[in-house]
Amino acid sequence: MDAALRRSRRAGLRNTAARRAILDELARAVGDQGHLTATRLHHALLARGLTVELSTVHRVLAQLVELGIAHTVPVGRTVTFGLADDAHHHAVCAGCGDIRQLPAAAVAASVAAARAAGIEADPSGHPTGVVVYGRCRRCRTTTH
Amino acid sequence: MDAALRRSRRAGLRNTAARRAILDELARAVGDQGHLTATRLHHALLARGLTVELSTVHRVLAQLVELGIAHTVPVGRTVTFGLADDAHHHAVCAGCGDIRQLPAAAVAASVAAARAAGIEADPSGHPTGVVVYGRCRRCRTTTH
DNA sequence: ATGCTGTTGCCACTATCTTGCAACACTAGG
DNA sequence: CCTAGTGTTGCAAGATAGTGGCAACAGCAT
Repeated sequence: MDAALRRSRRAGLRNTAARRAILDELARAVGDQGHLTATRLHHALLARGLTVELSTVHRVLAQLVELGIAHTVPVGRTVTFGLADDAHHHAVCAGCGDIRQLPAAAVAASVAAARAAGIEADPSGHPTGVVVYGRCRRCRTTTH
Repeated sequence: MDAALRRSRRAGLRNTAARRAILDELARAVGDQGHLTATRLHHALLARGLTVELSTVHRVLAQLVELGIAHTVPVGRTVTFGLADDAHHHAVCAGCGDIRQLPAAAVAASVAAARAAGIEADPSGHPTGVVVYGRCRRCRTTTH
């Protein structure tokens, strides 16, 4: 997380309280599910007594994604954010939104196929990656 | 498309003008890009002189997805819909939203990895599938 | 200490999707 | 062909998420 701050500094971003708070929150989320929506992250900050505007959260997250420090995973009709610590990809339960990680090696063939189709999924840092949408066991058994 | 109608009928859905119009519009889109947002589909209907409420479009699309007749691909912060005619998957340009198709075989390893992680990506019909997010050539060259 | 410039808060606003409800229209059955 | 039953729709209000302008503020290099 500190590395992320240095990296953003190098890119010309300033070390502000808001940015620190957001990076810290993303780092905490790793323990949980690994990903947060902007709104949820905002709530988490407020719950910790940190006053940051929601619009600021959006702006900072956009910057972090742009730099490749954070990455996004679309879930339903929102977007979740996570630290782009590794070259991992994601499997998402379309029912509950749960996100699991997939090793890069496992998705190599998909990335290659996308490249063949003209979509480059690895220009380091941009909002890219492989997402497998499916259902976790619980969501497969309960409710239809 | 007619098959889709029969299939929806079998599921207990009625053959209404709105449903026909929406299925037809989805079928037309295949020629273009293959996918539409709910709003765009709505506009297209209006342009053709068909009066269908936007809320109806959403409701019908949700039913079609539920039945596996249509499938969804999250793009940015919206969702696009397409006919689930084949077992194909998708590559999306995060820049312009362009969608290309990927053969099922190419993503098999990703699906297997997701399954190993507890996410089943193939319970026939549900909003599932593999999406590779990346950048098309044009979006890679113009503006960073 | 100071100035330049990135950053934030505030707030109004847009876009997208959802929901309740009453009227309507498919379908099957008679 | 008519009718009852239930799925569907239009309408309108509202919820949710994200955006953009602008003035005040705050890093950071000098």
